[in-house]
Amino acid sequence: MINTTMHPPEEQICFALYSASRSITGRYRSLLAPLGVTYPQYLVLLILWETGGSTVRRLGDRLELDSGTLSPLLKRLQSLGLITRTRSALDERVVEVSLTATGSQLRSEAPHIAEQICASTGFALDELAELQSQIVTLAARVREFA
Amino acid sequence: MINTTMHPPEEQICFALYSASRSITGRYRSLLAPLGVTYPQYLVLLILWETGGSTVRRLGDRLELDSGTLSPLLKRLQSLGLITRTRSALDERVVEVSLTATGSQLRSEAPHIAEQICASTGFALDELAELQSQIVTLAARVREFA
DNA sequence: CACAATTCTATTGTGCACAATGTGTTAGCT
DNA sequence: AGCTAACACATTGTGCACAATAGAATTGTG
Repeated sequence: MINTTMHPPEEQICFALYSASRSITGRYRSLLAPLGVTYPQYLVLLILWETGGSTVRRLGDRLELDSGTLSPLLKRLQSLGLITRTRSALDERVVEVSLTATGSQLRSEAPHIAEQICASTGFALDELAELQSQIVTLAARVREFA
Repeated sequence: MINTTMHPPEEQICFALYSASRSITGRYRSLLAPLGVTYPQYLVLLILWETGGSTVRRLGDRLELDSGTLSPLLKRLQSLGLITRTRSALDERVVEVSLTATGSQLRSEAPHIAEQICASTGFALDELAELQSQIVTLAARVREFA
């Protein structure tokens, strides 16, 4: 008898991660709708709020996204009036990304979004930290085979 | 002083899930490339290999995907010659999805893919099971606010 | 200094995801 | 039967993701 033990998707941790990620993105969709931005756009804004400015390269390093994803995303943030994109004078290859006044102000309208989601999980903060640590470790090991 | 405690993406469990999901999908991309299917397509095949056949509705229920995602995906599986799609005779609304001979045979060429990924995480099987359980619980609670 | 290799971004093409809408079908109610 | 609501699926439009490619700028090397 051939081994045909193939677990259904619902029993696999890969599907759990895939599904959980989409569930969380959906929750962000609701919470971010008043601000008019998507979750990936919000991630970019988080970095800009922290650093004041960045480059496409550094954004891609931190979010693990390539220019094929970031270029159009940043154009949309620009057309929303939230950021500016300018070629660096020192190195004409790099594009500097900065917040506009509107983009900076948006920070105060977007507080506690992550906190709301964490609260709705019903997990304690230390449980979430432990869970996150394991997920990060898992992802790092999976990525080693790239 | 205004509270401006806004954690960077890398410290948030939401980003960890988002990032881990993409890392795993990337690993599947490599492993599934020889079969010519994507990870979401592979999830559909897993269900069909288990059940022998299904409908768009039931596939969507199990994978939490809507017809806007599944319809074109199933068309691609059909054009690959892996499935057939036929209107049910009893209820003309539903579309029955079945494996072709080629689609069935693909099962034997796709073994141990999940096992390979689980192995590369370095976690023991019981650790993965515990982690999966927590992720599923977390996602379910987040989804309650939809 | 030439010039090859590398770096950084943008573009193209494919395939998800999902909201919103449309179409045909069935079921429920009177 | 007639009519309304609910259902199943498809389509349209927007926005990620990512591979592959291209193009311009910089760096490293002889």
